[in-house]
Amino acid sequence: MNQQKERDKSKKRAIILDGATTVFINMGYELASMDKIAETAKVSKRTVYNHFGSKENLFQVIVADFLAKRQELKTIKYDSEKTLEEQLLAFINAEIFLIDSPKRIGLSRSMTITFLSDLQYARETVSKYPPTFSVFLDWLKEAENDNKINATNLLLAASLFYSLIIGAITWPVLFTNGINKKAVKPMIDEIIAIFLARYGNID
Amino acid sequence: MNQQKERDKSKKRAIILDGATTVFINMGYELASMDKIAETAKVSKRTVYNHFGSKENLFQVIVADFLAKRQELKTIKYDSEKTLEEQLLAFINAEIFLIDSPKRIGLSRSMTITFLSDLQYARETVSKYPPTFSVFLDWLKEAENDNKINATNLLLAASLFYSLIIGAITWPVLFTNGINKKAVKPMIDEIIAIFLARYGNID
DNA sequence: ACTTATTTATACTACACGGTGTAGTTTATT
DNA sequence: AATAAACTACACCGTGTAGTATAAATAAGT
Repeated sequence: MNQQKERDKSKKRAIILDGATTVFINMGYELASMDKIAETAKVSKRTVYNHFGSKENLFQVIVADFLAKRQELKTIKYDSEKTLEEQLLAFINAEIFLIDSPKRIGLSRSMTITFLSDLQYARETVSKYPPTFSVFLDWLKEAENDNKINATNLLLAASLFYSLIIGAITWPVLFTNGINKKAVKPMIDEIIAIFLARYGNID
Repeated sequence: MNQQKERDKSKKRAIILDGATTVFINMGYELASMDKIAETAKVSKRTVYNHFGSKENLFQVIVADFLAKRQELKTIKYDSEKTLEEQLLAFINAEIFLIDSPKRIGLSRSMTITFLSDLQYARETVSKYPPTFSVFLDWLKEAENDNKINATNLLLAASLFYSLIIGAITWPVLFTNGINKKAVKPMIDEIIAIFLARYGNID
């Protein structure tokens, strides 16, 4: 066989993904054109299509990468040496990290738009990336075993903790141009205080 | 002058708004076409344009109507005769009402999408319709005067109450096809319990 | 140096859609 | 019945854009 080795396409692929991400962030899915993406990535439009086949697929690859990267961050273990406050803060900070750069906010925003426009796609995609609070739920169980937390329904407690974060931080940030860390600080402290007022074990 | 009286266009206008609302709900702003709207309303496309001028304006009129209707609902007064629980429930129910029909959910969804796509338009529009929790803030003040609530920062308390509602109820509903009242009940009770655990005055 | 996978540049197709112009029809008012 | 406002039907224009075709250029592996 005089078949040549397959050449490495990963570099062009990364360049295209980079440019496409920028365009999707700045214009959203609908208004982003493939011409604009090719131009931004400094690549011919044909190459974009050779790599990704369609606009829809290109976007979905970007979203999948983003969500996959998110998942790597989720390793917070219960530690009886640390206070509940600082551990809860770690969970909140993990969520804040996800919306802490213009790039991540923009991507979250575009993603939210397409999810709202296509609930089926949203469900399929999200189901591949388990909810963040499953890690928190494990943490809660251990904290309860350690007699530091007291809740009749841990799942409910966990989901309300994340409700607080989403409602107070994640959701508002989608509508602004970035997170104001100073302004958010008292909000964070209060979230922790509220949670412990209800679920903290007073011995 | 032999100028005739101006005829009543409100009926056609209502018919168009009705059809347009249906289309916007089902397809979202981008995918909704003016041809489809005209067809759905059983009206000629020209008439749609004669009434509303442009697609953008048509949508904005619908959003403005929706938000205006929302505002009419916001009259809950503090009542020292009632328990805090039932009054807090009233505030939660007021929010639930806003997402309680497929029509209102769909409209909220489309609205959210366009808001996320155009933050400037979002800010301008929302600023015309004051935040729901200003009524709640007033309620809180009176409850505090009545020695039933104890909070160092009422604004923070109010906004976290709404964070709970948004994070636990409003936001999830946007991604589903309706609210499951049975499933939401324990969530509601817990929201009230959390709030009172932190801010309820224990005499 | 030769081969071949990959990329580029550019022109093109197909089509959807927002918006307009117009001639003729319907309908409420006098 | 006369009149004019409101509406319809429909053709039409311009534009934006996803995706394709193709021939020439480039760059990597042997």
